[in-house]
Amino acid sequence: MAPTIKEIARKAKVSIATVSRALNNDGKVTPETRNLILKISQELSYNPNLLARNFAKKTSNIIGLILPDISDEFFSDIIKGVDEVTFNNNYFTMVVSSHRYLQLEESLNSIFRNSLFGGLIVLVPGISKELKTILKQTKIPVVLMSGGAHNSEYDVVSVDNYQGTYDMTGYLIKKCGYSKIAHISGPGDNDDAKIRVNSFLDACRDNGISKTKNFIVEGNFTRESGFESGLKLMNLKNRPEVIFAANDMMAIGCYEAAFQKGLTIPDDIAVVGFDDIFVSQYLNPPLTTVRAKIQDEGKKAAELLIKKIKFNTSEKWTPKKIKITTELVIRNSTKIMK
Amino acid sequence: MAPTIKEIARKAKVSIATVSRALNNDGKVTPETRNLILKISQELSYNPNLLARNFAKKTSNIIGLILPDISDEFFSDIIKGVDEVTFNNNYFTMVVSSHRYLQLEESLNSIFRNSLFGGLIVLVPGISKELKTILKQTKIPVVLMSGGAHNSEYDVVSVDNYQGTYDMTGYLIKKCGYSKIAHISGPGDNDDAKIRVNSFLDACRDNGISKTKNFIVEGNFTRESGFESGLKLMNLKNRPEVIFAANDMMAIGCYEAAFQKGLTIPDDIAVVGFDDIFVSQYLNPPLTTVRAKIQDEGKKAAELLIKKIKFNTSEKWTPKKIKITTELVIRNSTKIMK
DNA sequence: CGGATAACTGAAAAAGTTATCCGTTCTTTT
DNA sequence: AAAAGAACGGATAACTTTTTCAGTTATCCG
Repeated sequence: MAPTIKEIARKAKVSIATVSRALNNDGKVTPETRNLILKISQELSYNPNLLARNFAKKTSNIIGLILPDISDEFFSDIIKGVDEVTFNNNYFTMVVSSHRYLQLEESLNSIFRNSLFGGLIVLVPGISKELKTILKQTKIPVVLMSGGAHNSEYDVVSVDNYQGTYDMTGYLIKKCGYSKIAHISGPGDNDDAKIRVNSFLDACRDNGISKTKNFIVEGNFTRESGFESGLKLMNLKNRPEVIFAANDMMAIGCYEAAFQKGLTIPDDIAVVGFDDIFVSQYLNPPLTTVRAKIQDEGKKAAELLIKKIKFNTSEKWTPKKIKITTELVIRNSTKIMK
Repeated sequence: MAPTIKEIARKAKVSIATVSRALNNDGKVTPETRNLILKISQELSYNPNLLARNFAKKTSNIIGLILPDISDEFFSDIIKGVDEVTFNNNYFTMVVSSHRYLQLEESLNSIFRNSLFGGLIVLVPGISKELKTILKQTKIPVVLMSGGAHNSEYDVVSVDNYQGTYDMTGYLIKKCGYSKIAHISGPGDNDDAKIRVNSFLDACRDNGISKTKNFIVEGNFTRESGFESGLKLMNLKNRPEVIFAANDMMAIGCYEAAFQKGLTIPDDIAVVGFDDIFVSQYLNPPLTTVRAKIQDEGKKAAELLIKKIKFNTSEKWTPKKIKITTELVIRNSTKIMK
């Protein structure tokens, strides 16, 4: 049977309280007893029963990371970033995929109540009313990942959607010389998507491209929707010169649409994306895109959460906002026209 | 404060024991009391305290999945498969990446001892002596993912490395007509890699290709090693016609090597891989490879583990071996020569 | 050196749930 | 109708650790 602090206490001839204190660098324990206890626990190769510890502390060293889908490469990068930080701080990361639930909010409710987690990082498309209610009720520290909510009472980490989109759009118009420019957006209820659309429109306007309205098609971040939206745009009699897909996955869909239409990229039509996922560099041609340091996003979120967890509860915590900067990655799916 | 069974007991005027039983469909409780209890717990929107439950049960509903790296796409597919099954059985999946530890065995030791997990799925390169010791000591149900150990006392799930490699090699020789055929293997201490080498050699022999010895180069499953090994092979005066990389990542490395050498695939040199990861279909040219249904592997492992956890401990459990079948995916990185 | 204070340690409670043991009530059988 | 057995439910221990409270010992200062 696995050794417990009781056993160590017996061998060291001290109380279990002292053992607990020694093991946690907690209260005041004389170095001698501390060392003795440490030595004995080494000999017994003692490992604390985490279930008991968490139960006694009424919290846990498990950080929940709530994502819509686990296997998307975009999300794996988040996971990796989060995990790196939590691991170094003696926390475990548990990824919970919420996509099988009908409602994110529904799943969050049970997650928040089962008291398994010491803290949560939740990727949300937007801040719904229900979400607000849930967040108000809970006492578990939470960090959100969301494009929106940047002037809210929540702790939020996100990619700098506005800047990234603005830069890319400017590049396409000013550097490349495109003027017929289309955007395939993410779903309308997604804050990141909305910001990208706004930024796209702002950048068009600021660069003297006006009638772009009919050049915005709504997708849903999937390859399939990128394919369909791409096809729709390519079938226009007044075809755009370049398609700016709101993420790389939809850009891949556009590649397939172009292939089906017999159009070559970038000569007949240029395509750019957002994210810079692994596959993008290997596409034919390699995809010009906005690199979001997704892993950094995960790291920052985890760091913020841990800081929040450890925060002295007597004072008032002021919500933090963190934006992850982006950079343009110019490859061969665009060309200089002039 | 979150409601507890105590509160429900008070409201229902029964003991907490009855509440526990009713909530767990456990002992005998009359439908009326059961329904009453269920109704009240609904009203209070009660959620059991998982920490307390797990602690009391001296086990947990958390399944640990130990992987060398989280973000590799290959592993994400495993995660997805595992998670799907565990989720449907009311378990949580916690992915623990062991790669930052110096020794897998070392990390396993603490994982096995901290009693956080109700069961474990461990991806191991091979069955080391230390691993055997650890597995002997523990009482936590374990399922291994490993190419080897198929005639052992362990529960093992793996891809059918032998069949997949044999089929592909046969295809290259018989269907395509290649006779100068090279293999970039995985690391020498990896059981999957070893089996693939053996199968490759067997298939060469069975198909009348003899002196292939100098056409085997050892890699380590990374893109970089694929690049270097590929370059090495391409620099031979008697260059192979086709390179069979032991996984897709190394095949990508070969693509890069070919590009650097100015060789076109498949005309100057053909390349094939193993795994069929997401990016493979988008490579230029699309990669011919062996598809391993990685997600299935995860599913099967999880199903087996849950079966083992629920197994009536009075009888003796007989270890199960599961092999995931593979299929050839023919794309354009190979050609028919005849 | 006495008293105040700090440093350390022990005893016991507490956490929420399950498991065990036992008693009561209901049903069936003779 | 009485005995046997099944069905149900209550009381309480148990799980391991942390935490609180109180007590004891050591240290410092006047």
